[in-house]
Amino acid sequence: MNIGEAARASGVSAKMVRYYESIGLIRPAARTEAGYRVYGPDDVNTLRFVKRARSLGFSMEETAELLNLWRDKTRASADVKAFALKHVTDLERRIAELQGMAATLRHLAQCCAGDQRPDCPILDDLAQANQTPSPSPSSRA
Amino acid sequence: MNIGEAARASGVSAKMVRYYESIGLIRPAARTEAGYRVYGPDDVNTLRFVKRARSLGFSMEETAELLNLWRDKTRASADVKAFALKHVTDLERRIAELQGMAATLRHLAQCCAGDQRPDCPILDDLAQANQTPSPSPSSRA
DNA sequence: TATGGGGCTTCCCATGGTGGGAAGGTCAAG
DNA sequence: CTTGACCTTCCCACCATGGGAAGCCCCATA
Repeated sequence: MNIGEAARASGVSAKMVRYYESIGLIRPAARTEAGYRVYGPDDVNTLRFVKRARSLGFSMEETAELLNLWRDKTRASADVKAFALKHVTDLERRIAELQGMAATLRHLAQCCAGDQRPDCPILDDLAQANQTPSPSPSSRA
Repeated sequence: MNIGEAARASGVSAKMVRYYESIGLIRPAARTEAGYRVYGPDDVNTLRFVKRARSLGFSMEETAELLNLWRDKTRASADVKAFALKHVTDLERRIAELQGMAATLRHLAQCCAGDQRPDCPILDDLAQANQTPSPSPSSRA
């Protein structure tokens, strides 16, 4: 199987397949005499694994760790579970962060008349620190 | 005010202040004869504005847009509000994405015994496609 | 057998933001 | 005048991903 076919079969772009190989995430593919990379069904599976892990928000580094766990047939499922739950915690932190932003913005938007007048509490908040009423054009400096 | 002071006063690193200038997000600072950048209180305000916008998840491009709105004393608050709410929608999309990941992982983790045995539905899911039991070392190819 | 088109190879560049650091000029205090 | 802190520019790195160029390879069809 050529890299293109493997890419189509796995949903990972050929570009990324090469990249994953270059950073050592996946093992170097075998080559034809002409230098073409050759893939087998197991390689495609690995790529799919990577793709799925990425789509669940794992970083490259974490994905590598998951690959190690996957390949280590003697791992304890507890290790995998802990790893997954650590990531969930991570995701929750990021979610909370975004939710904080959204809440703030929603609040500000609610305070904004949203009409033709220029006065806007949203901008006022962004400028928070004593944004002078309209004095000088010195911010043009 | 030197760049270092402006950085401390605004909470934006000197490095980023120069970067913001270089990409045209903020206007080039005045210079001393020796070439040192000079900032005034209004510039610090602008930097704070940028910092706040960034902390609310606006991209550089969006932040530039907000700066334009801010500087345009004739803008309609409706425009600002719409802009903010568009961003909220964006944040909500990202939140939903992360929540989907977290939900999937929580579900998988729940299905995982989490003991000393190697069997793990989490890895099984990542490998989903007929991950062969233990047949060939061909993925080593 | 020649040719064309599509696939492969490597290599470089860009993104978005941020930080690190080197090499050299400047300024203020002692 | 020296020293140390600060400034300047410039390059490099990260994390993933995509774009594209230059050149080689393979296959099918004429």
